[in-house]
Amino acid sequence: MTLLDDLSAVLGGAFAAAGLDAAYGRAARADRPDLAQFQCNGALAAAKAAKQNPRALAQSVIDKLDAADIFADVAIAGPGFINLALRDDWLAARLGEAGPWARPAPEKIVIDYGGPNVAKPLHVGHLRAAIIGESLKRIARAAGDTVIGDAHLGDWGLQMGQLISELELRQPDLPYFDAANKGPFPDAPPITLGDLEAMYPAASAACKEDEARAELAREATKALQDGRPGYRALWRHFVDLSVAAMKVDYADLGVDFDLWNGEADADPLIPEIAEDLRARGLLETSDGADIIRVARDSDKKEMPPIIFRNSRGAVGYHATDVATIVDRTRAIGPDRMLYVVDARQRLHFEQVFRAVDRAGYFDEDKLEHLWFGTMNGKDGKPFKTREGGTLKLRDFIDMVTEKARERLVENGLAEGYGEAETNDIAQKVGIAALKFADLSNPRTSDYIFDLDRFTSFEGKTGPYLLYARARIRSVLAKAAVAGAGEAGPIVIGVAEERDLALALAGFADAHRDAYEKRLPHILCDHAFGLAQVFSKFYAACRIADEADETARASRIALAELVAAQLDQVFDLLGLPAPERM
RNA sequence: GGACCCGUAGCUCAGCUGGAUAGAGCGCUGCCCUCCGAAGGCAGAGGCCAGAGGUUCGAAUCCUCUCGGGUCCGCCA
Repeated sequence: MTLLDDLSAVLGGAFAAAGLDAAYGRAARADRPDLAQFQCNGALAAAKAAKQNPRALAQSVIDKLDAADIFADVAIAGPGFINLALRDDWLAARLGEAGPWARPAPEKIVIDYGGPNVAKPLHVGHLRAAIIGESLKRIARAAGDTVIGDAHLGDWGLQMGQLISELELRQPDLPYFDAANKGPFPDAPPITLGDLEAMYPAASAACKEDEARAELAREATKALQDGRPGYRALWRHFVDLSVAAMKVDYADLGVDFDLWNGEADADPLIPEIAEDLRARGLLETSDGADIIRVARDSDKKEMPPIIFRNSRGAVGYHATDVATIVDRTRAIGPDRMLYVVDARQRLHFEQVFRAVDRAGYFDEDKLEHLWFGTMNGKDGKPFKTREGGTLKLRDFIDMVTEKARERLVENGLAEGYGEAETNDIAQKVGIAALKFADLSNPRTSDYIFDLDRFTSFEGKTGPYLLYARARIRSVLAKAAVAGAGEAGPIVIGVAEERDLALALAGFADAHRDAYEKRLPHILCDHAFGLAQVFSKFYAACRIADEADETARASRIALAELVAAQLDQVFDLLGLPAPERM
């Protein structure tokens, strides 16, 4: 139970005792911190429904409220708000159990948040899915869910045919291109990762310009999917080369997948799914392609059918996404599947979800497309580097790390740490800066990628949080060395201590809110608010060298709780944290 | 053309299941290290919440329309 849950339950009891729906007792943080800590607006809503005077109704609820041990102050204000303030002792006693929210009925969930394409290096456009998905995975796990993260590579579409045909044009004598050759083929790849990454844009451009070239790619795609041994062997090399490089970048970002499956892994299921759909009349042939109709009478918009197999028999990502859902259902048996993919895929996922629901493979209510806005530059157009290209994730990580190192040197800290630790700190600060900058914006709406913002270390940033944590650790370490005593019972004396306690007590609510709305930025706000309140507390109160023993023990306890909670939130957000910086 | 997303401080954005004086960071002005870490703290200026109607005791929040920006709309993914 979160703090707001508990307060709502108490207030709900009073509403019920007054003959009203307990749901009106919902408590919330006060909009006016100068007037109250918490508020309940239920009397206004209840009065409207019952056509009664809201203030009188609020009074009748308060009369039933039996919670003198919880509230120090209960008052009616304005048109009928119930304003509340907690007793300091009740609040202090509660802090010991300020852990994350526990979901009453945990589920098994698959979250799909990678989607990188084979042969294309990760770039900043992959940041959002990776960072948001990783955080949502951790948030759900902390709530009690069993969560399986899948990278879900783009490894089965036309781009594979483009690559294979490109290499065939460049090096036709390789054994992979002899249609009669059934293998075995060499274990070592015929090209390097660099070759592969250079081939992709060349092949893509060539197919765009030249219809005959595009036809080669389509033929190669079909042959690959039909199982031509040389193509399959080559495809395996391409995937292995790419995945090895991706794993390094994802690891540096602190992003970790349980599964490295791809579209191709679901491919073997496609014939039987097609047969099943065909037998039940769900798969139709139209203009030579096999389609599944997903339109509904209630639709206000055009809902085009899924192209399950195109007119030349190759499958695209609609079919592999349907097959992947079937595959996961069999292999994992999840209650729910989440997709962290950008907003441009909204129609696609709606089609796929409808199709699997129609086929009875999976309930569409348990499939969620957690979309995020397209990433633009400061000019509002799709982000490009100054040279007009995409910014590779690798280069971006290096850039942010370098900024962090500069800042360490500026502050005169670098020489105190030694080279290895300086490098480690710079990397962690840089990663935390870029991840927090991304996560602290909500998922939805278009997204402006601003390098200055990502490399800023002041204000509402990752480094601000890391700094707060490092400072607390430092103070606690000094207190320990000085024999300043141990943590003791929390005694709230001044406003800064009370504000800090209230912030700490809000963790489970923030976690729950972030979980239910699938919005990590709510936890970012919580962490920032906590760090901010701690900084005010730190500026106002002595801790390790406080003369009064009771206050000192209490403040050490508060500081320890803040440090521990920051660690918990960092874990939920996937932020790295150096011990000192 | 249709559907969807969006328009809040100079900038980037919170707040949107209706409630009290619309918040944060950056930027700007001015303060605070003989005192546990100044990547910090304090104070200040800065808003017809795109516009117009409507519902309501009450609208940034709900409904309608207009204007402006973005995305998507059967064989690429």
